[in-house]
Amino acid sequence: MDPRAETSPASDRVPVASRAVKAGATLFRQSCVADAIYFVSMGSFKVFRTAEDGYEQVLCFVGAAELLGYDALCTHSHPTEALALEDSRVCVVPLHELFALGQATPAFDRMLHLAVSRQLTRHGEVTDVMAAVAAEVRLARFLLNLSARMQARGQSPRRLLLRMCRRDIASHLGVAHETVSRSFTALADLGYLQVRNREVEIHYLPALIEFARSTRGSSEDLMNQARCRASKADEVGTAGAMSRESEALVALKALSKEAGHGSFSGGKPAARMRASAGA
Amino acid sequence: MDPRAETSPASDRVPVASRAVKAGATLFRQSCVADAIYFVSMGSFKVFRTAEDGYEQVLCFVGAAELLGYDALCTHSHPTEALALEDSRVCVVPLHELFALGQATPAFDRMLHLAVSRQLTRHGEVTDVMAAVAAEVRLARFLLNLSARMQARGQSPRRLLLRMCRRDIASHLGVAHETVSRSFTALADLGYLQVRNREVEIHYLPALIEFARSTRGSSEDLMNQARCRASKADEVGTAGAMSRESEALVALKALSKEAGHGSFSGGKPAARMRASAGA
DNA sequence: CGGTGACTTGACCAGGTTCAATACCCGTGG
DNA sequence: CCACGGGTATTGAACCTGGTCAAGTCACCG
Repeated sequence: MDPRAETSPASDRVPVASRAVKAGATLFRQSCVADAIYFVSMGSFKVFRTAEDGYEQVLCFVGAAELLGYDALCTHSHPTEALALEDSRVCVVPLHELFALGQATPAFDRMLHLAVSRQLTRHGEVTDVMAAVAAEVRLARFLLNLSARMQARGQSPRRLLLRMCRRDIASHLGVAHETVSRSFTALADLGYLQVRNREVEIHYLPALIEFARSTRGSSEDLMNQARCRASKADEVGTAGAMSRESEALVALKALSKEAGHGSFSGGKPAARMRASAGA
Repeated sequence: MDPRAETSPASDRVPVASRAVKAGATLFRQSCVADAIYFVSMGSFKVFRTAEDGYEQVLCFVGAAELLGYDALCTHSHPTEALALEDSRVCVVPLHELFALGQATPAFDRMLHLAVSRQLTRHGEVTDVMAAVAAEVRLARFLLNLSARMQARGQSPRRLLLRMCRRDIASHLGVAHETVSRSFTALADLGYLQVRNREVEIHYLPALIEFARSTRGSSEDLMNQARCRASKADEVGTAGAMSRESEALVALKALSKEAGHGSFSGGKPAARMRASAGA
């Protein structure tokens, strides 16, 4: 199921090259001929597109165990650009070997399909994030996405180290970067998390999840409800940080279970939109 | 390259069932176990997700020659729901046969990968659409997407019959459905197109493309520039509708060429975002 | 004919973009 | 060591687009 678990065996069996990419380096450029697809084995990338006027739209961030450059398969030219946000490492699968590899190694083919499927699922989540109404909700969903991916990777879902700058986040969320700053402080003021530059510590995860669930509603109502939850959390919190933490873990586990598997695909609040009136 | 061109041969060679889906019928439901993936051979679907509060987020619209339900592969449960917007027909590939089929029929495997890749590319375009600043630009990009897909399918890129209601478009674009209405009339007032209920006729395609290119800029400036282009178009237009039309075709052809292939992936304005300042 | 749903249009308010100024972090070089 | 500069982040203020609410039209249908 988990591609990461399989990449190593696969790369043992077949001659795939591993390649290091330094922070800030470009893995492949927009509209260049594609000669390979990549599995991220370490680090993280931002995938974006640059318009003629120079503005760049960040499509997604990809981390370890994820696929990169697959969308170039159909055109043999990369519709996007991938840039390493930190020192990273990727497995390179040359295109001219791809199909042969799939035929020769069924396990590889299967793994590839699963990885792509997961990537497709992730894109649905990205849409969810961008579909949220309020800017704070978008940011909250984005952070929860990261958090869940961290957890799926066996790391702490509460301490996040953002590899990307505010501007990139802003582009990804579809808001101005000033708004990202404001939303960060808003979420911090609510007591959900603490921000120190690119370090984010989520304090009370269930409340953040509940907050991210919000669909529309003037952010005034939103913030009021949020404040209520926050004060409730405080009561518990003063009682003991320990109980608060365990509560978060329980909620998170429930969420994961709800999602159907260990990862987080679809487990996230499941998007919302302003346009479509319910029922 | 074109999956559609291959589905017939593939479905000849392998025992895939064809299934009719009536307008309004659901192909598969959210969070139900997935037992197959589908190729749309006729008609169109909307793919969406329903939140607990009943609001539905439209992720994308898929038409003939496209893939459906592939994202369920990794979880074996559909993260989304697909509903036929018109009487449609799909090829059904049962999951338990999928990998065997790919191994037995390399052409099928190859076709599948290409189709998925194209789907992934399309998701990038969707992001582009939602990333646009002004509502009218979003709508313009959406229409251009449709137009290009129509053309790739050999139909007229200037006459569109929208299969979905305003509300669905709104959800997909991330705006209120009232705004969709307003944007339609705005684009019509600019002389770019004509709207009669769900019939849309694009009058001057190059101008619409230029309009969709717009990144930020208060919609006031936008509309002014647009008006200039519109009046210029009128001059040409009064000179002769014929020359105007040919101009549109030339521009479109140039666009397709720029995109690298007959379809439209990445050929579209290539998104834009408010957040990231250029350079 | 009343009812329902899709679509359009108008008016108002608020959230977010924009512009501008400041603070911060960090590597470079005086 | 501190000054300097560039990139990054935060904060403030003002304008404006688009969301929301509300009314009204049109088409279809029981």
